[in-house]
Amino acid sequence: MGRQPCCEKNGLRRGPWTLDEDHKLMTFILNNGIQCWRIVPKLAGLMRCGKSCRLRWINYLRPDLKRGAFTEAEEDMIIQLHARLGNRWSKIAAQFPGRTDNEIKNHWNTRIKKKMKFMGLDPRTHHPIGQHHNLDQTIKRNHNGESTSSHNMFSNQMIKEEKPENDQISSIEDIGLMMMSHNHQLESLNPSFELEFPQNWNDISGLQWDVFNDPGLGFH
DNA sequence: AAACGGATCAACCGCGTACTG
DNA sequence: CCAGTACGCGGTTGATCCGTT
Repeated sequence: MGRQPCCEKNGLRRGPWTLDEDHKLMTFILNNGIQCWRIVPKLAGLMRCGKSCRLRWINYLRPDLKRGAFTEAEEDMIIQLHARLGNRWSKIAAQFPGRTDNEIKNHWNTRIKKKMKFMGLDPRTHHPIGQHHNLDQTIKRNHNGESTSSHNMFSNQMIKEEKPENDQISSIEDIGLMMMSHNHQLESLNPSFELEFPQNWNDISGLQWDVFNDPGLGFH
């Protein structure tokens, strides 16, 4: 025979933890440490399964947890680690004392992915969105002698390729493409220009594509 | 003030691996 | 070595919050 079953599923509580449950689990672990999660709820007087207790401790109750928003430096590091490791959240979290894999995973899915799309980057590959087919076509079509830098050739061609039928901005990807084009145009006018991102989708949704192709307009 | 929709995040689910007898 | 289970991980869900209409 192998190990004993994890827990009796019948009669166990599920859903959000109460203050009382948190207190019981916290007190028990601080006094006894963690040997076996299966027996923790029994000894701590909790109607939860060991798995649930483990998750609650790791993600919420651990005293060494660092709470609060992620800093710019942390976000940059997450992006770099994700480029190397992929979705191995526990490996990534190991580089951030006080942060949990769940926290980093949530932050990635809700914020960083969007930020990368704003920057015109594919969050899965970390490469520019649509790079391959657009670059190939760009190189062919610019044999007519236009004097543009390679990244302007790239972004301007993307705008032509990706512009929607109704001219209306309708997705994060749309914004990413336009931001790239707009950024490159402003850079060419003013080398010290730094791209800023809009704070809110509502700041920009519903705008027309042509607004972003006017280099005289500052964005945000 | 109410309804709605999007964002956030805690918690659950299911699977692969490690472990035990 | 095998069967059966605990553990850990990544993906997903759903409750709640918050801003907008």
